[in-house]
Amino acid sequence: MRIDKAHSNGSDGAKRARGHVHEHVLHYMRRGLMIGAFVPGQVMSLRKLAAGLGTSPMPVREVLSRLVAASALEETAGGSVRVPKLRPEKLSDLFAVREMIEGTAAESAAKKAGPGLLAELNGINEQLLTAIEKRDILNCLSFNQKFHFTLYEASGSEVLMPLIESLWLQFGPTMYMSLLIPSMPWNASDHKDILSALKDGHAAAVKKGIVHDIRTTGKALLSVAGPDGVDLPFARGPELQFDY
Amino acid sequence: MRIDKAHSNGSDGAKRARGHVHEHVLHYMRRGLMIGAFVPGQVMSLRKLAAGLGTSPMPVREVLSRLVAASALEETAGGSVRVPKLRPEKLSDLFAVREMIEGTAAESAAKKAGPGLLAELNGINEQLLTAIEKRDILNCLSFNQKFHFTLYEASGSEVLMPLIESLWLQFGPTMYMSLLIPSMPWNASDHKDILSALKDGHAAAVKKGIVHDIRTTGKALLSVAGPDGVDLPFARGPELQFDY
DNA sequence: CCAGCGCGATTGTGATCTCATATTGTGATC
DNA sequence: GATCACAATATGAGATCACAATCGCGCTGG
Repeated sequence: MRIDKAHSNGSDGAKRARGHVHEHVLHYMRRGLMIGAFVPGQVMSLRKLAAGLGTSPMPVREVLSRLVAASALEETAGGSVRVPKLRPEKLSDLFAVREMIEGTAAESAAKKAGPGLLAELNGINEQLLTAIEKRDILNCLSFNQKFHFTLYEASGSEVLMPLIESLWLQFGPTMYMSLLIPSMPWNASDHKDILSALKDGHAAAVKKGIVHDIRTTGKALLSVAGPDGVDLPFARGPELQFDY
Repeated sequence: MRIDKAHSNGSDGAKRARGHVHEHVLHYMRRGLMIGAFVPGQVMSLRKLAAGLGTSPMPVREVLSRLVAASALEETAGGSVRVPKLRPEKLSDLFAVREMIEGTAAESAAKKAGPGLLAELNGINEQLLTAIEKRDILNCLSFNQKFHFTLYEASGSEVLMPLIESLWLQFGPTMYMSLLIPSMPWNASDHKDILSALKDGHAAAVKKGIVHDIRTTGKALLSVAGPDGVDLPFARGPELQFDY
C-alpha cells in the first residue's frame, strides 16, 4: 500500500481525510521495525521519512514520539531518534522479561482457549514451517510473530498485550539482523510441543514450551551478538524504502 | 515550577530554548496523573492544556501521544484523549501483572542491593508514615511511589522500569480517587516487612513482601470500585491547574 | 413534551514557517 | 599531516494557520 502524496493544500484532488495519515505511518514504522527495514544504530530523519512517505514531518514526529515512549526507539543527545543497539546485558534482560511475561500470557491463554484457537495456530505454524523451508526471512518473522501473538491474544489481557508488543518492538530489529548471520539457527521445533500441550489442555506445559522457545531464541541471539549488539560480518545499508 | 509564557515569536524576552518545553509538559502530565489532578473519564483538550501551560498545542500533542502509547491515556472515538476509567476486570489484571513484574524487580533488586539502599528506603518510609499520619494524600502517594521505584531501580533493569512506569501511570488516577473514599484503608505495614527482609538479605522474602503489598492494595481498590471504575460518592471537578 | 434536525463552537490533524541547535565539511594554522 | 576553528547545511522544536470532523445545544415539528 502506498500513501498518496497529499501535499499542496490547494486545488485538485485528494481531500485531506481527517486523522488517518499517522495511522499509516505508525503501521509502516512498526512493520519496518519488525521486518528489519531499519538497522540498529540508524538515526531516523523526520524530513527524510516524511518525504519517503509523501507527508509532512508532523505525523512522522507523532509516530516516532510514540515509538520512543514504547522503548522501540531512543532519542539521541541531539533530539533525533534512532533504532537502539542492544548491548548483550540488555538483550539478556529483555529475554528474561519475555519469559516471565509471555509465559504468563501463554498459560492464561491456554486456560481460556476456545476450540478455534488450536486450528488457527496450526495453520499459522504450517505457514511458518514453509517459510523456514524457503529461507524466507520476512515471512518467517511475520508468521512467528503471528503465532505468538495469536496465542497471547487468547489470554484476553488488555494489560499484557501492550507490554508484549513493546518488548517485541525492542528486539525486532536485532532479531532480523541475526537471521542474516549464517550460523544462526532457524528453529520452530518448540511450537510443536506447544501445540500438543495446548491440545491436551495442559496450561503449565504450554507455558513451559513458550519459555523454552524464548530461552532458545535468546541464547542463539546472544551467541551472535557482539558487545554493541548484533553486527553483520558484511556491509548492509539501511533500507529507507520498502513495500508493505 | 512554572513554565514561562513563551508566546509571540517576536520581540522582547524569553528566547525560545530548544527542545525542552515538552519535557516540562511531560513531567507535568505524568505527575498530574500520579497525584490525581486528572479525573478518570476526563477528556483532555489540547488547547485548554496548552493555554494552561502557556505553550502552543504542539508540545502537548506530543506528550499526550506518548502517554497514549504508554496506555496511560486512551483516545476517544473522535480522536480526543481522556483518562481511562478502569473496569474492575482490568484493575484486577493490572494488579496481577504488577505482582508478577514488580515482584521480580524487587527480588532482583534485593540480590543486588548495596549498603546505601536500605538507609534510603528507611528514610523514604519514615516520610511516608508521617504523610499517612497527617492524612496528606499527595505526599502519601508521592512517597509510596518513591519507595517502590527506589527499590525497583536497584534492580538495574532498563527493561523492567519502563514497564512498571506504564503500569503505575495506568492505575495512578484511580488510586488517588480511591484514597478520597472514607472506607479506603491507608496502609504501609508491608513496607516494614520488606525492609527487614532486605536487611537480612532475603531476596525471596522481599519479593513476597512486595507481592503482598500489591495484593492488599489491589483488593482494597477493587472493593471500592464500581462497574465503571472508582466513582466518588460526592462531586469533584477536574483540576486543570496545580503546582508541581 | 419529546424526538429529530441543523447550525455554531470546539477540537484534533496536518501543512508550513521560523529559529536555535547539532552536524558536517572545509580551510587555515601549527 | 594533523588539529582546530569557522561556516554552511541539515535537523528538530515550536508556533501558527487552515480545514474537516465532531460535539453540544437550541430550535422546530410532530
